Amino acid sequence: MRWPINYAFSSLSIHRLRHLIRQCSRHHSSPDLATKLHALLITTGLLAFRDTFLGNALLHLYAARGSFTYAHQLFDEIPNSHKDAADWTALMGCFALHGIPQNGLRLFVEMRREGVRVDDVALVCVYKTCALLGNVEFGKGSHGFLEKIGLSSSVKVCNAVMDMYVKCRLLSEAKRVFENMDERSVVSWTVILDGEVSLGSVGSGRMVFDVMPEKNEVAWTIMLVGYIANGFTRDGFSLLVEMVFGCGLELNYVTLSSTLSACALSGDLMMGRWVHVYALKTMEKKVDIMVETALLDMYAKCGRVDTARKVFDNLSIKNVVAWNAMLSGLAMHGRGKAVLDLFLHMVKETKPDDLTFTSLLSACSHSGLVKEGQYYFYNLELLYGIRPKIEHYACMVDLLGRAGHLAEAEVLIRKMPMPPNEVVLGSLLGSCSIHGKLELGERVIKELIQLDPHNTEYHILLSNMYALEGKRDQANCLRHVLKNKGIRKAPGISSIYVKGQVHQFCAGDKFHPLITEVYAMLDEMIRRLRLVGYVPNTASQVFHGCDTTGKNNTYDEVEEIEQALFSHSEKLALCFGLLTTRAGSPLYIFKNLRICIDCHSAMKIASTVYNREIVVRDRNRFHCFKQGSCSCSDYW
DNA sequence: ATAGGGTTAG
Repeated sequence: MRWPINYAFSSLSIHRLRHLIRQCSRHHSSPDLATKLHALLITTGLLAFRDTFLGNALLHLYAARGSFTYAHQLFDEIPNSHKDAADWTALMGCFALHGIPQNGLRLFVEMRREGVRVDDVALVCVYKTCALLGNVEFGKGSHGFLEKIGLSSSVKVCNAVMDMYVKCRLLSEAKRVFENMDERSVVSWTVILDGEVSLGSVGSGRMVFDVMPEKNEVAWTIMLVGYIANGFTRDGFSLLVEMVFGCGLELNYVTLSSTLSACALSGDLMMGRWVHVYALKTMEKKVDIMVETALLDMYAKCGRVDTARKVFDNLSIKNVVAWNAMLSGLAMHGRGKAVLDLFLHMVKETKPDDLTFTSLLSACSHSGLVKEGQYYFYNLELLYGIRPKIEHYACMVDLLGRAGHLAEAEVLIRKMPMPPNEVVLGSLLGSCSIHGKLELGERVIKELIQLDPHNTEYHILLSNMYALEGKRDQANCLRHVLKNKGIRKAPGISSIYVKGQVHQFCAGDKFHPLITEVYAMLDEMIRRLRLVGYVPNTASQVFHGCDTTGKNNTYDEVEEIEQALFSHSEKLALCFGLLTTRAGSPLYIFKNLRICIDCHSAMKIASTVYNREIVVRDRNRFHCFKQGSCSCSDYW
């Protein structure tokens, strides 16, 4: 749109200008243009003519394309008598778009106070805002209000209400609204599909998918992402084939990037690669920046950090999101030095944001770069104008704690301008466990239980600390507390991709079709590992039976603990990989929890004994085992 | 007199 500015300058009629502004709102013109037009209106004095609705038009332009600060300013400049529902809604939507929905809700309250007539579009916007905030209170109390203003049967309003319930994880409430609707659109069905897939199960989602009277690419994407994110590769792939080759649907950038995120989540490299090829074929060198970044992220989270780097190096434009994705990928892989190095390149081209520093600090933490981490943390505000958020404090507590500076970590927590959350305290507890600081650990867990009473991990950490100190009574006691509360440890599950098929194992698995062979391999592996010095780490484990008589684990108990250690899901996945893949090829294993100490040392030795590169992604990061050592340098 | 604001995949 190069012509409008000149056109406007040559013909300053209000009519033309208003038309011009509307054109700008509609077309995806640059935010810059809004600024130029605004300046033009001020310098010509035209903005003073309130009756012409120029201000309103400009408000809509800024709300749609520009910054919310200016939109807000313009909104305030227009007298309330000249504002109608559309103006209020525009600003509310603008707040939602810019991640400050709480302002939107405040605006709605003000709008009601001003006595502006609320219509369906305004309500859709309010429910969207509630969905973003996870605030269901407003919606719950609004049914009477909807009836009163005659909007209780508006399909669009009902869709927004259902979406709010789904986003607030109240599927049954959403379904209740759905049942009561006289008329349902494709969006109504899609919202329920989304709810069923993300809150119910993929299977029940599929039932909705199959009975939908009409489905568009949104529904297909929801179903596809549901399959991939939950590890149902085969079902996901056949759906994709049906979508592309059966229905002839083209995958747009949203479908591509959300599919890639799902691949990253479940570690589905095969599907990720398919999407990469598809994107290259259909987009002819002009792959969308969002898709490219999602590709980068997918490769990094599937353990291919070097491929991720190649994608990154080939990016035509590198925005802050792309830089952050690359930094966090390297950080996850424990490449602390590479992160610091890349950051220095980044600041020459792009202004870093808060996420950049979360990656940077976590990289320092994972690599034990205490000095460097402290330098960036203490200069965040001074050099980069970023006020430290709780995430940054959490990284620093982790960094200091892991390095053994527990007192310093605790001082930092007490000095934080916000109360510590479970991430901060959890990482302090983790450090207590590494460094055997039992007294501090006991204090920290008391605070943690207040914050998150149902978390099992903290109890287990402390219980293992007691066990290490030989305090078996306390350790058992803690486990009994958990048992009595009916809290169970989340089961450890490891998966491994072999020949395009995902294989899942749980601890002590009995269900895998090749489980007999896997256990035979496990016996053989343990024997070979012992020969080169592997000693099962039984000290940190507590016998799970109810015996509280002896001070130390008896011989039989030790044996039982050993067996439990050996059948950890990651060891089973490893043995399956060793059995079914070519000698010397690398193995990629994904675990839903953190890898345990014993498995970590077993993997190191196995990487030498079997001459394999073993990459394990746990809940926090990657461990790349090669020739007897791990990329994390045992610092995790 | 008048357009403008909005719901489902990220």
